[in-house]
Amino acid sequence: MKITLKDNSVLETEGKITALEAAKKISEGLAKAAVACEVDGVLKDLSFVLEDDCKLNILTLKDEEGLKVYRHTAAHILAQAVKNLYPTVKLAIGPAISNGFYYDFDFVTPITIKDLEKIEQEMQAIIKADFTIKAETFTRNEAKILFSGFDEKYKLELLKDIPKDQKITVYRQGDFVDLCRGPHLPSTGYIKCIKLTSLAGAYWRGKEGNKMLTRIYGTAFEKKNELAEYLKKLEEAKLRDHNKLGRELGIFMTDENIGQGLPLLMPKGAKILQIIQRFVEDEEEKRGYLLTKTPSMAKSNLYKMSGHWDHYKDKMFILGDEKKGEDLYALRPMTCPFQFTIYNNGIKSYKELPIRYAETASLFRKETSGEMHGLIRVRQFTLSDGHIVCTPSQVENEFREALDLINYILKCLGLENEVTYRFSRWDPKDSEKYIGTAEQWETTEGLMETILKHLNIDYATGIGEAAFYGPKLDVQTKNVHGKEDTLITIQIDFALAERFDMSYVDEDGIKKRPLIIHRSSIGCYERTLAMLIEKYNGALPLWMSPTQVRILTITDRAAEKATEISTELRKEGIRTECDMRNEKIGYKIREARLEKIPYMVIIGDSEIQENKIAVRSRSAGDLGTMEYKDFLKMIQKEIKNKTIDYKETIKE
RNA sequence: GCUACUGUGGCUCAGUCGGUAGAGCAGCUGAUUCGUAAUCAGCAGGUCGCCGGUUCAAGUCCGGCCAGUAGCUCCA
Repeated sequence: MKITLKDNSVLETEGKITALEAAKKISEGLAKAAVACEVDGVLKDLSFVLEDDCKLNILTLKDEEGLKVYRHTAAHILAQAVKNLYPTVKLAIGPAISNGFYYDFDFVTPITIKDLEKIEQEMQAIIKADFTIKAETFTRNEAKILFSGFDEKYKLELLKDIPKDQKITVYRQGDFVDLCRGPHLPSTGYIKCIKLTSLAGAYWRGKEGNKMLTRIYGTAFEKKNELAEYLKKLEEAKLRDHNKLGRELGIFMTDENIGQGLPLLMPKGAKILQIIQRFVEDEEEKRGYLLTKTPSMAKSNLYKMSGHWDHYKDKMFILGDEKKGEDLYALRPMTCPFQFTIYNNGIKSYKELPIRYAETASLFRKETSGEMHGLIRVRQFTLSDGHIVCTPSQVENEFREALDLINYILKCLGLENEVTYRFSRWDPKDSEKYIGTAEQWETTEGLMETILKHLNIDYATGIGEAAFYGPKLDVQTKNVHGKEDTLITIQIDFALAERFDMSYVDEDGIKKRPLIIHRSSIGCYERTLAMLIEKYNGALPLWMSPTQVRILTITDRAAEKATEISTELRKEGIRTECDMRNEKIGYKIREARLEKIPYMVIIGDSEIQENKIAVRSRSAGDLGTMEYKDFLKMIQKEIKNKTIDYKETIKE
């Protein structure tokens, strides 16, 4: 039998051999480090018996897949520990995730965070006992009998979804048995270092209507110092959290009397948003967008026409008293129907298309209470919204241009490496959530897929992530806790044009239905600001810093010169302030640093005498003294530098 | 909305077994005019998130609500 290894070398053996034995033949060291293997690209246990010629890749903890197997086994140990301590618990599922693992349980009486310690101790005991982990194969019916015996209702439900004739693997360690695809480590003693990190609720199978189970999160590493490092990283990430940092820096605040999901942008935060908004709106104008300004509310009729009343009503703030015979109004959750109404004012010729409308719009969405988070998820937000009405032949180019604008802006913000793309499709199994027919969805998704292919971008696919009126290309980011959110989106809409009876007269004189691209150039400003705070740890690039220069005086004798310089800088459009308090220079510097002010200009007797300024930068520290005009030139260059060549963001 | 946790001066936190609230920073006042991450002194500031209950007595115990955090669901 010929076994082809990772490096393409061939190991020849006589007769059957397990993967672990094969590893031993390669090297004792590899066999010691081995945790699982891939046979012809399929993950297997080390006990897997190789019978024919195959490709074999022995996995260790250095391999991502190997580490996943390790953590998956840790999840089973967690389940065993919980089962030992709480025999009445019912097991759900327990996979490895990016930074660790979790297991979902249905407890008869709920546990608290304090119980985790006890569970962790029990896990240590299981590790110490070093139970052999054995895979057994059953038919579905045999498995059903087994898990009925344990009264594991969730396992039985999982079994129902497995095809009848498929072989089912069951893993056994000590007296603990779990339904599992595997693979697993050879024994529980392989686990060196575990830690339970948190406790949370999670719906069975991720469906809101289902029972909420208790999810225990944990992580496992090979070495203690790796775990310590991981925990330290988590702590550091918390310090970058925009929700903490943004409040500390005076960017935003919330107040219980104002309400949940309604952040107040303080002077600094408002300034940053103004700077970015001006930049975005100017860029949109350059690219042929027409500005609109439409109301924040409308009568229910509009939303009935758009489909929001049927598909989005529970997320809208509704105003008016129906009982008094008043018309109901609703604060808008989206800008689309308003801009469509503008489009419909007058007959449009094909010659006018594409028409690109843009608006910086305040939107209102009644998110449920637990969904709000800092500036990332709020109930009122500002979206750089816009709609491109175009002919079918224009749609590809318009889509491409819309994406180019997005990428240009991300590049200017320095977020271009923080994002991934997601093609968000509908879920045909959940068709009630959407408008339009299956054919329309297939056609539009096909069109979008073709465009994405031509753009040659890498993207993931999200089933059931589409808007109710069409598929989306979402630009996704992760916050400091690793949670993914949509930052920006482009959508192709086949449905609303019909609902609003939008049309254009084509060259043949016939009225035709346009296609609509819903798009944003920077997404929701509040969310983007949150990402910027986290990315830059609060020290935003010079061009968007609310204060760019702070002038610090050493004594009162420097006040006049400080005022003079700040006036000069402000004339040049540099956002400048003075700190002329009677405090020591070290104290003033310390404060400016904590506030992450990009440049400090320090004026004392010697600067007055030499007619120079002493400069200190946030990033490089003391820059020594220089001429005022050189300083101005330096920072003007840095401010201008935000715009980088963006053509490379789409692979040709 | 669901699960778990949290809520004490502007901020960070202490407050034991239920006996009536304390520190540092920030603020104010005064002194100090100082050279690259905290000058010194004094003063002031709190219905302990809100409402109700238990108790002779509640920051502390119990219930409800509000707000915040993590996760689930949802989403820009």
